Amino acid sequence: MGNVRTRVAPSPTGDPHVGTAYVALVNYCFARQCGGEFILRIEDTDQARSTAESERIILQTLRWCGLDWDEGPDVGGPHGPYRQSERSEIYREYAAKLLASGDAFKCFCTPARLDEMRVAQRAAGQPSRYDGLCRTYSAQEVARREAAGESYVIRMVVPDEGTCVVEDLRRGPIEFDYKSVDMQVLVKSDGMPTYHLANVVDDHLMKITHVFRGEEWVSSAPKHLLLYRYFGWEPPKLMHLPLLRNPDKSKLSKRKNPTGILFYRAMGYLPEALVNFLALLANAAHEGEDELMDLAAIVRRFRVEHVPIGGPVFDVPKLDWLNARYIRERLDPETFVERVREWGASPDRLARIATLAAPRIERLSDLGSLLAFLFAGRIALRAADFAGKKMNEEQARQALTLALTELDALPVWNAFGIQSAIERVASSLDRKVRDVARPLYVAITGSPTSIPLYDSMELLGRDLCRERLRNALDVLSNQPVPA
RNA sequence: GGCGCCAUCGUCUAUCGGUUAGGACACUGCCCUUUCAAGGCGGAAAGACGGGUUCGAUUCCCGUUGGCGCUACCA
Repeated sequence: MGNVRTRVAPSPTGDPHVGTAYVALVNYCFARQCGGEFILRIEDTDQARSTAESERIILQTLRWCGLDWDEGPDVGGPHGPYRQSERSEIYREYAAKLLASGDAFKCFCTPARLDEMRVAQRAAGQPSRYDGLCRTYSAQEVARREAAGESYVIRMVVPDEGTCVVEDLRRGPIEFDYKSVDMQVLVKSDGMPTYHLANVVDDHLMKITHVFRGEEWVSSAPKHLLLYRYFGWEPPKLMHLPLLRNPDKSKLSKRKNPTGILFYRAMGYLPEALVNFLALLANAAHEGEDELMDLAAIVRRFRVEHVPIGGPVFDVPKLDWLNARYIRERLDPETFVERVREWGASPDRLARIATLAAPRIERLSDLGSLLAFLFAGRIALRAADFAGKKMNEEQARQALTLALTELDALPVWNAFGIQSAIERVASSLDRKVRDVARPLYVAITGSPTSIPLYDSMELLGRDLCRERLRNALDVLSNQPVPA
């Protein structure tokens, strides 16, 4: 085997997910154990959803986890650029090759036609798959449509017959009938490649030897293998990792649970504990082995063949236990203080809090009760506190629901944006801001009176605010319904 | 609907045909202790169902059921 190279390729379309850290960890462990390289690549081909802010946070949180990469958009490397949006020329070139070899074709079909086709296929009990209409066009016909300015995408050719065998390092061979594999779009009408083209081209050019990725990619593996074949390249070894689950076994999702790495950081989990916990979900401890282990140990004992294939529940109580062990067994008082400072008492944060709190206290001893909410995770709430002179509990519930949506849509989390979001909530409810503020104060700070709301929310961070808002809605909707 | 993946205590898992089915979290009893934690010692708790194969199946095969993923010009 040559030099082992693995990668993690997050899409900067939102807050970094613990699943991303899980996948990154596995790739990291394998590369480090083999003395190979671990690469970070940003998959930002979705121009509408990708943001620089998201990319920045992803890099920051993966570093916080202690997972450092040898090549990436920030550190460079011999196979860059490591941001797909900067590699358009490369993809264009390879798409042209496929077009020339007849392994891809231009497709002019409208979304309406495609939709109709899929509806019919489903009704007929057939797999959803492009019917190949545009493949039948002559070169002249294609040229005519192009000249007429019709927009098109480039699709890959998929055989109509035969089967594809995907060799998964852990699951063994997985068979797919080509009839059930769609002729995927490779290049969108905006000229950007889709994941399928970009990931194959990049993995090859970046000399990736092993790909550990989420299970959601299993069914598109045949397309990727086909592309490697069309290009005449040797595909990397593949292994699909299980998807982390909610307690109810559904895929871990933001709607049901906090999934952001930032949330766990804001809650005061230590990165070592989080990573250790994720490592246990990849390689469980043997009997008699201590489950508390540092990254070096995690790397040393990592075994591909021990990674489970069933989706494990992200069991927060166990994370709590591990985190508690790190706090009491691994932090001396000095380090403990340092961690507390990093978590919520940085000089900057304290200075900002001082500005907000000083005008509102009479004695320094008022600080404890005034600011406790800034140093807490979830807070205890009572439904009755949400109602004010202008709004009852039901109206408060509506306001909070709306606020949750508006706040989630904010691209950047700061007091200014939060203010505008809440003003939108007020106006869409035809209320004054001060009326909708009350339930928000209660949900966020635990009290109808506190230090300024928008700053408080910025200080608390998006994840904790979302959690408190959700918690508030829970409290409000679990009210006993009068008979 | 189609295609694919998966299936052991509540949760994470061990077992690679023969075990009293083991460990960890959570739960719980007792001990320790100025409280609470922590810690120590115990306890309860599992092979989805139905067929095969086999002297013998949690383990191998098939089916059912269930969960999950994909089914986009998102990744």
